[in-house]
Amino acid sequence: MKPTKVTNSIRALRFAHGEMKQADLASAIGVTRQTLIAIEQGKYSPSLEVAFKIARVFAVPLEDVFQYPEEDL
Amino acid sequence: MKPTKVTNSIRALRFAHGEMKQADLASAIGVTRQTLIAIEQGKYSPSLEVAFKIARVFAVPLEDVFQYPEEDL
DNA sequence: TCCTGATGTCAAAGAAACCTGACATCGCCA
DNA sequence: TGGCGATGTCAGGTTTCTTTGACATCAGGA
Repeated sequence: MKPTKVTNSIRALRFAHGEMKQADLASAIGVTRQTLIAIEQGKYSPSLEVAFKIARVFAVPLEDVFQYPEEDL
Repeated sequence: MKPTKVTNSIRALRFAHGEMKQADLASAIGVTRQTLIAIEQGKYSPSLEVAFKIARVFAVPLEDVFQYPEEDL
């Protein structure tokens, strides 16, 4: 798979949200634990729907969860 | 394919950006014309990377381009 | 009229995201 | 020591997104 350029702050947000476990977040947004791990580690960038759901769980704007680098394109 | 819950304002943004053509926007963000048409029409929601690229072309926050409904999840 | 540009549609194939299920490591604590 | 919870990994499949290529419609201008 293609190494994604998108970075994220999921891990920090999880801890800031009461030591929320990966499994809890995963089921909260409706994906599997493995999928969440992959996203959190930047293995690939999620779909827009999943991205929105994560932001909503933490009640922050999407750009607070995912960052896209300035350059390229 | 699954009807996406995500809506977008791409068409309006295109016109607000000097009557920008679909083909021009497509090549600007690095996808094909057909892909842009499908996204613009809400046939499916794009990847997070593509979403970010579109927002960057129009120089607006991602949430100004794509909207996710309140309810569900 | 005929041509061209902009938009849209369809099918088939490939790539990326997501799933299931199994297993492995690490830290903690009874 | 032995078990358990949290995290991470891998293989293999399914679904969704994206591409390629061909074609269809419509409006406007030469």
